[in-house]
Formats: sequence, C-alpha cells, structure tokens
Amino acid sequence: MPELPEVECVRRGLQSILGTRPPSENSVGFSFAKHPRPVIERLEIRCRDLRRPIPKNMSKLTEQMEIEFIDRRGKYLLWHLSRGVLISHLGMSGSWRLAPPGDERIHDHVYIHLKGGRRLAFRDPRRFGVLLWAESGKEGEHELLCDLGPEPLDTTNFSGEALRKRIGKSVSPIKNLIMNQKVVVGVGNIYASEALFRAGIHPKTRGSRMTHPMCDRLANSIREVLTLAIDSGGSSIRDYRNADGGSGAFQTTFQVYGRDGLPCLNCSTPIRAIALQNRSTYWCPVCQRKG
DNA sequence: ATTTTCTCCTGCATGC
DNA sequence: TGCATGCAGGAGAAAA
Repeated sequence: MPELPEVECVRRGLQSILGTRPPSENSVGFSFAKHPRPVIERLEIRCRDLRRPIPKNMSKLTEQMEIEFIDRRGKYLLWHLSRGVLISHLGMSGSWRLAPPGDERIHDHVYIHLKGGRRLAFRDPRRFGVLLWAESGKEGEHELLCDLGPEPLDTTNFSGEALRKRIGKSVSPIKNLIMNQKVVVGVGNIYASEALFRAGIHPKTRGSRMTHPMCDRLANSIREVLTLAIDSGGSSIRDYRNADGGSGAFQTTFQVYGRDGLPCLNCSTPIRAIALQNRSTYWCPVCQRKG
C-alpha cells in the first residue's frame, strides 16, 4: 500500500491525533509545553504474526511510556517513546487508526491503549508489515534501517550526483534501482513509474547508462512527485487511509500508473505496460526513449 | 557477486 | 451463484 508520501501522511495524521511535537533535528529549545506527550497505558497484542513476529515483550517494553514524537525514515514510522523507539512498517496493507470503543476489526494486530481512554489500532490483513523495538539512539543501527539510502526530500543528502554514486555500475533497470531502498528510500512501484515519466527516462534503462543529466532529472522528478503526492494527502488506490480516516487524492494525478492503453497526457501515444521484477510498470514509448 | 524470480498473506475484481 | 484465476502500494529469500 504505502510509499513515502502515504507513510508521511500517516505520520502527520498520527501527530495530529496525538498532538505530539513534530520531529526536528535539534529538539533543544523546542517548546515541549505546547505539546502533550500521550502515555501508553497498555499495548495489547492480538496477533503477533507479521513479516517478523511482534516481540513478546513489546507490551512490557512500552508500558507507561510517553510518546514524545513520531518520525519517519523511508517507509518506516519511528515512534519515539520516553525510553525506546517503536519501529513500524506498513508493508502492503498496514494501517494505523483511532479506534473508538466498538471499532474492532478483523486483522487488528495491536491496540495501543492511551491514558485517557483513547485507542490506536494497527491493522495489517496481508501481514507484510512490521512492529519492532529499538533502544533510544540505537534505531539507526537496527538491521532494517542501517543500510537505507538517503531521504529523497533531503536536498543535502540526495541529488543527481548522490543517485549516480549509488547506482554505480549496476546493469539493473533504473526502475528496479530507484525502488531499491539502499539506493534511495521511499520510492515504490507507483512513484517509480511516475518519476521516470516526468524525467523522460525509459524504465528499463540500465543503471550503467544513466548519464549525469539523466540522474539530475530523475532525482528532481523523484523529489517533485513525492512532494506533490504528500501535498495531496497521498494516493488511495484500493484501501489506503490516513490515520484520521481520510483518503488521499494524488491517484487522480497519475500520468502513467494504471493508464495502460490510455493516451499519454503529453503526446497522446498509448501508455504501455511491462513487468519488471514482477511489478507492473507503465511508460510512454515516445516521451521515455530508452537510454 | 549481481540480477531476476518467487514467496510470504488476504482481499477483491474479473471471467467462466 | 459459485469457483478459479490473477493481481495488489513491500521486501527479502531463493534461484539463476
């Protein structure tokens, strides 16, 4: 389900629901007084089966801890608690929501009971998500996080040059490369096609044939499409919902994704579909010539 | 070693 | 209506 824009929108939704402070690189001097720090009264595990099992001691670890703020790294949500970090990945079908009394659904894996009576639910029908624990300050060393590439919206660490270096001499199709979270985080199947279209690059172009200008264009397109998607609240294709229940609108703005056979919005040539890594890939044969 | 394919799981749309 | 099939926004193991 969720790529970077959807995860970021969920993060903002949770932040809004909880009233917690936004993440900031330097929290010194930040006004904590303005922001509540909700207390986890009890973390209730209903089903531990996910891509990795939820640790048995997760309830014990989070008991009575305050939620300070919620951050994001790639497609991971990082719940910074008073002592420790809750690492959450939504996989393909995961969601967080505020679950009022009586709102119990099939595939609800976890309930977070907050002091004051509110309850957050993590639900993941396909179980590709993750809910793990890291010690404070050690989350970056976690094996799921330590090899992640740069944040595409972080202009100091992500650029055409940074992209080019990560691609190296790989002969893999560029679409596969930008979906590799070690190359750049947050890009999934939808935004990969969309970014390549905007950059005018054929998805099967080998990494080794990506020129400097092409890398610059692609880095800019990735940043642009992800930013626009966040501003639209993400993309809701089948069931994506933000934590506040709202859906995104960026799916109405797709230029190639899911538009197999429809006219290119730029040149009217029918959009085509191919499979790369068994994932549907869409491109315009005229606007995206192969490198 | 790198690259491609398969697999994990449920739900839903489609077609017979 | 019922059933089989394929596909879905991720990511890592297995196979090539």
